[in-house]
Amino acid sequence: MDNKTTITIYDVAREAGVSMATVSRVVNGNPNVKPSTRKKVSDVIDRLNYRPNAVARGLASKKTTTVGVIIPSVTNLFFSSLARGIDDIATMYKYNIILANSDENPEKEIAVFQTLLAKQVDGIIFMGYDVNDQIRAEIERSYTPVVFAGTATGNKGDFYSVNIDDESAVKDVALKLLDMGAKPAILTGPDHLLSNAERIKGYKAAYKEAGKEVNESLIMPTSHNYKSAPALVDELLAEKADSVIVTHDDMAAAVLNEVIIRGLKVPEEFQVIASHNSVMTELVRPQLTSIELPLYDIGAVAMRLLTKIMNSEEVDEKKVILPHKIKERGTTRF
Amino acid sequence: MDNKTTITIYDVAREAGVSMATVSRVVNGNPNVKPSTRKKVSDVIDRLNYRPNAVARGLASKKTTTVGVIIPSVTNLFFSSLARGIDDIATMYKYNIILANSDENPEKEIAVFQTLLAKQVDGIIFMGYDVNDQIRAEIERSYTPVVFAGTATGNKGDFYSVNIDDESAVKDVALKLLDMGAKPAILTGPDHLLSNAERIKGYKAAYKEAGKEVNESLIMPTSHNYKSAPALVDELLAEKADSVIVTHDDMAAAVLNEVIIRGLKVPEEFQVIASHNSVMTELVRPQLTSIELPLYDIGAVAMRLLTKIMNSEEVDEKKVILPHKIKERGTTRF
DNA sequence: GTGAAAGCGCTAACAA
DNA sequence: TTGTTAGCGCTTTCAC
Repeated sequence: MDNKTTITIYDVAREAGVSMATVSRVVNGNPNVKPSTRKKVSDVIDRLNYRPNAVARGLASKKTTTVGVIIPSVTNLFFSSLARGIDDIATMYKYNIILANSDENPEKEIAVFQTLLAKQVDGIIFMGYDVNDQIRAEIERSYTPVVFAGTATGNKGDFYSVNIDDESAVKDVALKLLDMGAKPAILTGPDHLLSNAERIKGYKAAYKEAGKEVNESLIMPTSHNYKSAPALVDELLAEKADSVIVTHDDMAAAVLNEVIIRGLKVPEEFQVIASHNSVMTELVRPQLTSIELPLYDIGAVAMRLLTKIMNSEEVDEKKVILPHKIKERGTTRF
Repeated sequence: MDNKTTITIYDVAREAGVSMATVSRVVNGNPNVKPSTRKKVSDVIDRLNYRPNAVARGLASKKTTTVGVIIPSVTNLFFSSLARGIDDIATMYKYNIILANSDENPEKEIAVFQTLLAKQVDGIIFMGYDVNDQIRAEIERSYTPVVFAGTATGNKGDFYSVNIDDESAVKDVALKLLDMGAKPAILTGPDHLLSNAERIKGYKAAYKEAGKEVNESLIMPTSHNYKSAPALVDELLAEKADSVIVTHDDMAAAVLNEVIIRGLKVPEEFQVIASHNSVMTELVRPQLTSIELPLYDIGAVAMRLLTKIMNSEEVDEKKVILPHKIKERGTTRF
């Protein structure tokens, strides 16, 4: 029974001697079907190798059981880890994922957002480094639920979001360094992006709590291209920093290598802290001490939250903050 | 004009005083529309903020402009790099991507394949380490075009595929090692998977070409968990290997570290070659010599190929092989 | 427990 | 150049 012509619910109905409505019921597990007819229909479905057309179903029911996922880039391990959590939970709840790369480009972000809406996704998970006014406006005018995952939303609007507290994560490690008398610098991405701004806030808060003056030139917002590590380390050393918190693991590894090349002993003379506890931190020598984030969980919880919203279930809190830890390894003297 | 009620092509038609057909024409860029009416309709579209429903369009036209992508795991940098190439080209041709993780699990592979068909994707790109008989059967009975990307297909069926020649890539580096009198081992993933089997074939071919006997215990198919590196290096050394080709970069880095811990000088006393030239190879010390693969391109070319098939365009070759290179760094004496 | 029938929002002949 | 009219394959009342 393997015809080129697509076989429809109507074919099954005819073959089974019932109406399409009945076929629809058994396909959708509706209990109001006599066991015997259910069996009869099921048999025909198997025999004809019938597969419901999800597009037609989507048009009729106004639900596509697919959610859109906007990601800066799939090749970014931070976000792809979230994506993994998202997809696992999505699969669990029978949703599929339309994945769209945004390249951290505001225009692309809103373009893919619109495409996703056109495809009638039931919900959207947004990942990025920031939420600009344009995208915020798009989200607010649409009626499709959106949850932010691993994305700093600041106080820009009343969004659903799942994230860790970047500010206090940085504050925690900075304080550890400060408490042992060190003079930590911070290396982040561009500070016009919310997520980096929050980390810098945490950095400053730590200095304040330690009762020390912040040296602004120890705050180094930059691109995350690790090729620039040599120059950055020069700056770091010129400013007499003896430790650094790096918000990107590849960069942290590159910085570590540069520091060692310059003859400094790590962690005795210089300490380095990475931020995502990626494999890189374990494979580099000495192994990098790092902030440890529940990346997979952020994605998983975000997707779970989205399913609740899509089903109009009760949601306790719109913003959920997951806990972070510190993984101590060989680049600090904790 | 921001109503909760979805606005349809019919609303636009009414407001603009034309038929739905005309609206459809301007939306789809059909040239057979008088410029003045086109403008009139466009204005209404803007005013009403009308967005065509892709699901309805898909049902009516039998084209969804979305392609399915089956990937072992998004967090695997090898495959996510391909995915990036796929998505970029897909976007260029106005396709969206439904991304599905398969976990290298045969059951999941066929399950997601079926789901993708149910969603009426216009084509599918399959990535994996192997193509088993089940999935092959599924593909052959379906009429949806499938292209394999970065996946060894062997001689199992007449599929479309884009890949590099794993066999000769390994052969090339093995030969380089052999030619300088070294005794290389090979560390791959499980050899029941085609991709690993091909690499082992290349390894053996190199020995043969060098006129040397292969020592089977130098062929080490194993899991790719780098935690097992210590034990593996013990074996390597027990077998008197003085160099190793590792088909997974994290593992290569772990092996490198282990070798160094044991007091061996790299590359003087022991050489290591990685396989994907990932960032890891550059951030580890000494930097890893590696096979260099055009990952992004594999994905991009595969997607381009798929667009051709979907448009019934002429395709010159069903299997395209992209060239690989060798990136020499500090872990070899080339 | 089951069927009839009206859409869902759009495309694609076919007419005009 | 524009409009009319069938569907696309399914869900979903509403009857029976």
